[in-house]
Amino acid sequence: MDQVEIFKALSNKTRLQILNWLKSPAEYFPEQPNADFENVGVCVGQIQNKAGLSQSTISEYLSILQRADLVCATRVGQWTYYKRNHEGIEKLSKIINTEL
Amino acid sequence: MDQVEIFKALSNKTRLQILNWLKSPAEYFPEQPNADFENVGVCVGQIQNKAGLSQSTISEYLSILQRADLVCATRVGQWTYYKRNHEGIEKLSKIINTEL
DNA sequence: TTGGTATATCGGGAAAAGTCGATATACATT
DNA sequence: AATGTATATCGACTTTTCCCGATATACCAA
Repeated sequence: MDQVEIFKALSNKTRLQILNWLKSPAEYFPEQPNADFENVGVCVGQIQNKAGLSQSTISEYLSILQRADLVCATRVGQWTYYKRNHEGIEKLSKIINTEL
Repeated sequence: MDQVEIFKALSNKTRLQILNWLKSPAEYFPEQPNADFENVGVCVGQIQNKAGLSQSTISEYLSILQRADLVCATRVGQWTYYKRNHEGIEKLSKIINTEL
């Protein structure tokens, strides 16, 4: 993953918020039936409700974050759950400390 | 400084390169008369030569980096020297590790 | 003061990102 | 099979970013 693409992914207020919300799903989202926040993450619809942007926009934002390895997705039935990608975030931290 | 603006400043290959070149000026730039790399940094013209983009573009890029507190400028005579802003970069590192 | 050099700012055209509504796809239920 | 729900993708429009050349500003030297 190109460093530029990672920083572009982070260059948007809503995407930064999403990343932050996903740090403490239970704090920011109402409970989800049949899906554990810690396990799979939060589904697109919940994130969309919270962000207040259109469904298509949020879906695209999540895939931008995913391409940057900042979140990862799990499909379960008709839902896609997103959670933080700790490896990718850790890698970014290393980039900042060594390559920047 | 808004986090988004910091990440925007980093969302460009040339700007990332500049930041990297400024880590080891002696390695990337020819010697400068009357100005110590460590002290004041590297002047705009040298950065422009190395980057191969227009003077106006580089001048703007440097001010974008400056607004994000990633570099700082010192004017000496007709030259403006830019160097890394260690405080700002350190602050970014903290943001990544705590707020992201 | 005139001219020369270094940098900054301005105005603009092309490319990319932000964002939407509409549509497609995938899955579940009846 | 038909309908309903969740998400992804598409097409379009607006705003922002990229990058340039031209011009302005600041400083220096003769």
